Amino acid sequence: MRVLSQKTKYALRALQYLALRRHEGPVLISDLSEDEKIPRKFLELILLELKNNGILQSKKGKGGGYALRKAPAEITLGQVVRLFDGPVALMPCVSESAYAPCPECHDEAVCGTRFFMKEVRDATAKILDGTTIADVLSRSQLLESKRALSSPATGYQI
Amino acid sequence: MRVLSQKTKYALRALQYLALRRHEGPVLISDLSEDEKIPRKFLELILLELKNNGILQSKKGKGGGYALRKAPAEITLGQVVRLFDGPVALMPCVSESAYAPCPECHDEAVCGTRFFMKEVRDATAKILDGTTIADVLSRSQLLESKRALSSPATGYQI
DNA sequence: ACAAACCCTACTTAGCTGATGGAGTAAATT
DNA sequence: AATTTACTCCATCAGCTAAGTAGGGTTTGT
Repeated sequence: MRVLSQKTKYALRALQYLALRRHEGPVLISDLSEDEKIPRKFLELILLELKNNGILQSKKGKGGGYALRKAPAEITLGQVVRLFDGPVALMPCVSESAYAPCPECHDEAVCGTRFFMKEVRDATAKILDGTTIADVLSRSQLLESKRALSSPATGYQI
Repeated sequence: MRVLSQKTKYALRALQYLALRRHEGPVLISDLSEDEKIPRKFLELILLELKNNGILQSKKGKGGGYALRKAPAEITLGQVVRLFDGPVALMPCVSESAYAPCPECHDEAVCGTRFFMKEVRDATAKILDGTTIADVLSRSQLLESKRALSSPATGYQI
């Protein structure tokens, strides 16, 4: 199927970055761009779209920059994915956020394919809408601490 | 995200069509094309690809046509989707059929995003690889019989 | 030989993705 | 008020893919 777009992947990285620094005041686009290796102008578009959708806030001029508007635990993967990659469903006729009938389906109530595609959509949405940026960060920490235990030489040991 | 391609949707329709007629000898491309409203030349490409992947068989010349090579219960949605739309995973780093590392991920064992994208992949693959053309057809019949019960005027009542 | 029917290669068109460039606007500092 | 710092907006571009079209070529049955 199709893979997540670069925009979505960059957006997720940017959100994690901002979440980690959310008590340090506004973050500059250029800092984020350099640290995360995201093309500067492309990143601008992404942050702007996140702002226009209420996920980020920005401040212009000296001392300005970007910051989270919502708490990391209130930003779901589903929101971000839908914003940049559109509906989660594999067929428009099973989409909740962007329903559209299939052009040649004479009766979708009876379509067997639709039934299973709806199961896929529901399973996917359950995960994406049930996982937040906070979950992603804590999962990363958990994975790091586990790895530190199994190979103590890395210097991450607790 | 991305929706299933027309090719995949046409392929699924064609397979159901062939499954329903699997005891009636080879089916002509032109019959399938007309009955299912699939552009003739486009359908040729699709059937050919299904044949080259061992799902269909064909016979040339007069009296020829297409037929299933495998039983309907041995053709999964996952096979068809992967054939025409590529891997099921949302990121290459969680794909089983087409693994590739993410270019800028310094350590994927510790990537929180990857963890949840793998959950999505597994949930999706479980459904798509666990559902066959036979399942789709019997689900259609079940839905039809249910609808007939609730609205007897349609003429489908059992 | 002839016609039926699948096989193969190439092409076209439109739309999207990822990215870039440059001018505009707002805020803080001097 | 001028200057600097940063975000904002608009326009453009190259490359790619999906969907479909075109036109022969090859095989088979009668």
